[in-house]
Amino acid sequence: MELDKITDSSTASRRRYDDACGTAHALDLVGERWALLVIRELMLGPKRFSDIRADLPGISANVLTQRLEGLEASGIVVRRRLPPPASTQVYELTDWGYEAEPIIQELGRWAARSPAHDPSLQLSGTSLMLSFRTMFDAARAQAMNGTAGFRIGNETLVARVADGRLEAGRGDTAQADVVFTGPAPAVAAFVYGGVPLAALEAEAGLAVTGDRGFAARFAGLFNLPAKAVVPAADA
Amino acid sequence: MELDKITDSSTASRRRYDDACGTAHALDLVGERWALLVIRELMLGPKRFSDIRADLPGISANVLTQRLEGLEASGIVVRRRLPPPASTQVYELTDWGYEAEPIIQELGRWAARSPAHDPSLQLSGTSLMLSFRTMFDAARAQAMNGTAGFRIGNETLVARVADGRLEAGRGDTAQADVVFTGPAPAVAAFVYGGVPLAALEAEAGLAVTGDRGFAARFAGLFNLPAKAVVPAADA
DNA sequence: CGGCATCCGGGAAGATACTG
DNA sequence: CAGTATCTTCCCGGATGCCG
Repeated sequence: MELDKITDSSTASRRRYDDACGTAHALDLVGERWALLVIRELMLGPKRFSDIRADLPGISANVLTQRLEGLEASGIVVRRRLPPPASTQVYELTDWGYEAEPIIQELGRWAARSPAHDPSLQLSGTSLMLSFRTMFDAARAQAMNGTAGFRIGNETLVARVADGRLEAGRGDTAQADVVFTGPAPAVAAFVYGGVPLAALEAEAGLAVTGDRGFAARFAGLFNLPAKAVVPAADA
Repeated sequence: MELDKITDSSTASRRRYDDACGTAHALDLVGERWALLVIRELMLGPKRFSDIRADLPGISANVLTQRLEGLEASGIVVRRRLPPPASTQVYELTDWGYEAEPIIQELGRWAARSPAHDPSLQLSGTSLMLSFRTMFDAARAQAMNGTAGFRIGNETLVARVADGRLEAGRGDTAQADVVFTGPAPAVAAFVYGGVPLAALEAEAGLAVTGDRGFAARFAGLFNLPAKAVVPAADA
């Protein structure tokens, strides 16, 4: 039928918040399901379609396509073709897209206090690095220098501490003082959960090489906020 | 049929991100449509069902019911019955719920740079106060004291500047140095858009009483971030 | 195989009407 | 005023298939 024309020409897209508030507009841009997690996965640099998908367990290909199209149309993501040798396509955040990191950090910081948070689920290498950036306590890192390396799935990542600051992102683990190889949740259990390395090596498939003393001091730089106390739900 | 049992007992709720990342868990909590805007409307204090609904243009009653139920189950919102005289029911954020304000602020700060942002749409009084909190520039307020009052719809709000700090929330406009009466977007056009008061009084239904010099200095305390420069979408 | 387009089933959101 | 009931519409998720 030609009824579709009617909805087209009517006041506006019905699935949008017609609200001048910046928060509402942000939700117009990144409020759809998966959108912010796609941005999260691009936060450390460009990625291919399949790599994004591999790190977002549960997203289907068509939804990822739709999200990337939408984010590109909004000016948050650009699609680039790599130079001839590796002629594949990658997606990358625009400068403005990278500026969304504080949103991701505040969401994570707040949700870490949720009584329902389960830290044992799947975790991507990117998420781990971003959690380090979020939970880093600069005051504890004053007199500390060194680099931790991570081999998680196919990617290699580094977190470098120097001058009381932290740089966490992709990088070569060759120069690292300590290198963790294994699943990201195991690393998180060590850093945030205080689980001993020995236990994780025995049961969680984690391998650690290098300076284990530095590993312990590195873990001491981060801590999760306390759980929120919440009134009992009396249904 | 009894097929529903199968989906019930399967791995988990299908509509959730099974991801240990705090950001993903936050989206499990407040990622559904309207959820964050409901929280925003409660950010200045308890509200009744109908008042929330009135300030969220477009939300339907059943969706608001579902969101409030979900937020209550998550420990973000509590339902309270007011003391006998006014025996109505209100919804209020828990302490942890109030801690979500930085999320709302970062979303707003980021989206204000969006090329597609349209500040002429509907705006609630609550949104206006929260935008003041977000965009306040403490450095410019050093030697300034005073209170601006706002009468927007049914509610009265105040923004008080003192000691280089801003307090914006509900309050009595009786002591204010200047009082704005009219639609919130008109106030926003004055504060953020630099539109002259005379024009807004003539055309936007705004009424201003009191110290107009203070009004001008008050407006100077806030400014929107510059628009992001974004690559042209070459479809 | 990577990057989509297409079709389908289930479920969430939107609009309206109705009830205590 | 504070929701509930119902119906429609649209989005999400999964499977399949095309195309370079």
